[in-house]
Amino acid sequence: MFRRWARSVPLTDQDKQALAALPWSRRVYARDAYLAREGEPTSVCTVLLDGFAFRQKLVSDGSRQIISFHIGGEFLDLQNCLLEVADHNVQALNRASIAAVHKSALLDLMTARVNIRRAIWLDTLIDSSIFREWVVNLGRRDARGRIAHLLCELADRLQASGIADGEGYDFPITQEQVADATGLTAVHTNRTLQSLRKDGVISLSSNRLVILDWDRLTEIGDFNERYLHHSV
Amino acid sequence: MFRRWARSVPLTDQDKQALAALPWSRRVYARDAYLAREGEPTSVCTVLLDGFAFRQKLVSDGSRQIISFHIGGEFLDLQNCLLEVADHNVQALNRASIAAVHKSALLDLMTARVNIRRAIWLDTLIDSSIFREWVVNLGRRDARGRIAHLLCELADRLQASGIADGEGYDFPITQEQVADATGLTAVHTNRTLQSLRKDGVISLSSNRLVILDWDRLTEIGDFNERYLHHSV
DNA sequence: CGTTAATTTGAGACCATTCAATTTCGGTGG
DNA sequence: CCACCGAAATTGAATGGTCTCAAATTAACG
Repeated sequence: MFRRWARSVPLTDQDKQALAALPWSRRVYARDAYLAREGEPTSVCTVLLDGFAFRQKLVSDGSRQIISFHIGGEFLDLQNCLLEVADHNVQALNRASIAAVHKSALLDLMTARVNIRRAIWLDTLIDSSIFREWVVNLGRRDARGRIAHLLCELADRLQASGIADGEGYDFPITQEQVADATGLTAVHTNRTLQSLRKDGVISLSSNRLVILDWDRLTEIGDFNERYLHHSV
Repeated sequence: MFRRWARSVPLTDQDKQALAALPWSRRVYARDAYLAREGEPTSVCTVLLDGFAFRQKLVSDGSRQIISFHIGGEFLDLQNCLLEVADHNVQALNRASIAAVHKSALLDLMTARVNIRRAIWLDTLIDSSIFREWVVNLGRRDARGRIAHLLCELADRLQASGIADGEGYDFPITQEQVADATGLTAVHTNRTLQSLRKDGVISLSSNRLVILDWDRLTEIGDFNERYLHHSV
C-alpha cells in the first residue's frame, strides 16, 4: 500500500508509523465469505493484505454484477469512513487475509495528517475513475473487448503492485466471475476466452494468466491505462 | 449545494461564507460545449449553477458512453483536486452556467475547514456510489430496466435538489443521450420508451418527463434509492 | 416558414442468451 | 497412489434481445 501511495503522495516515516500504529485487527476469510453486506451499517475500513476480493451487487432477478476486483495492498471500503450504510457487498475471492480498523480512528488520523488524508482521498478518487471505465466497458464494448479490457486492467494493476512474478499472473478468478464482471453469461465468456486463446493473444488455464500479445490485447480491449492514474 | 450538503454535514455560516469567498469565476456554456477534455491537465473545480451537464468517454470505434448526468448545484469534477490529468470529458447538455475555482484554493479551504473537507469528500464518495450503480445497470438489466432505472435516478435527484416543479420534470436529455448513457442504440431506446409509454408508466415528450406510475417504474428499473445516500 | 435536429418506423442480421448435457479439473479420502 | 466427487470449464442447438441500415415523420428553432 505504501508503495502504491508513494507514487503520488510523499508519505513520511512518521506518516507510515502513525498509520501502522492504528488499532488494526487482522482476520482471514474463506473463499466467497462476505466481508460486508449491502444495507448493513458501516463500522470499519479494511485493507486487503493477501489474496483477492471483489465488490458486487445483486439485482432483483437474482443475478450478480461484480463492480470491482481487489488485490493485496488495496483498501476495500474507504467509503465507509463517511457513508453510514453499505451500498454493496464485498466478498473474498479466494482465501484472503485482511486488516480492519474502526473508521473513526482512520478519520482522526486523516484530520491529524495531511499526507494520509490526501493519499486516502486519492485512493477513493482512483476507485471512482475505475468505476467510470467499467461503465464504458459494459456500455460500449462487445464481449471480446470487455474481457480483453478486464484482463489488461488486472494485469496492469498486478504489475504495478509488484504482485506479478515474471511469466504471467496468478489468476484465481473463475469464468463465471469474469462473466459477472463483464455483464456476460458464463457460457459466452467461455467461448470468448477460447477465441482469445485461439488467436494467440492470451493463455489462461489453471488459475494462471499469460498475456502472449500485450499490444493486441490492449487493441482488442481499447485499453488506455490513463484511468488508473498510476502517476497521479 | 448547501441544501444538499446540509443533509449530512453540518456546515456553519462561517463555512458557507468561506466557501462563497473563494475566487470563483462564472461562465456560461452553450449546448454540447466541452467543459473539460480527457487527457488535459486539470486546473479548476466546477460547480454547475444552472442547466444540465454530463460526463462521457469516447471509445476507439467512435461511440460515446455517458457516465453521469449532473444537475444544478452539483460539482462536476472534484476529482481534479488530486488528479493531474482528466480521464474523461465533461459537456454541457443544454445552456449551462457554472462557477469555477482553482483547485488549490479549494484544497486550502479543505485544509482549513473540517466540515467542508468532509462535505467535499462525501460528494465524491456518493459520485462513486452512483458509478457503481451504473455498472450494475449496464451489466445486469435489460433495455426497459436500464431506462427505467435511469429515469428513477434522475427524478429522485431532481426531486431531492428541489429543481422539480410539481407535475413532472424538466427533461432536456435527448433519446440519443439516453441511449449513450444506457449502452443502447438510439433506435432501441426509442422503442423501449414507447413501450414504457404504452404501459402507462411514464409520459415523455417535449423535454418534459411525467412519471405516471412511480411504483411500477421502480419495479421495472429495480430501483432502490439507497445508493444515492440522501441521508448519508 | 424553412431548415436542421430529433423522433419514429420497418425489416433483416447478428451477437449473446438460454437450457442441457458433457468433459475436464482440483481436491479429498480410502 | 488411485478412485471419487463437486466445481469449473466446455460444447451444441435453438431462441431472442438488440443492432444495423435506411427512410419517413415530427418537432424545435431562428
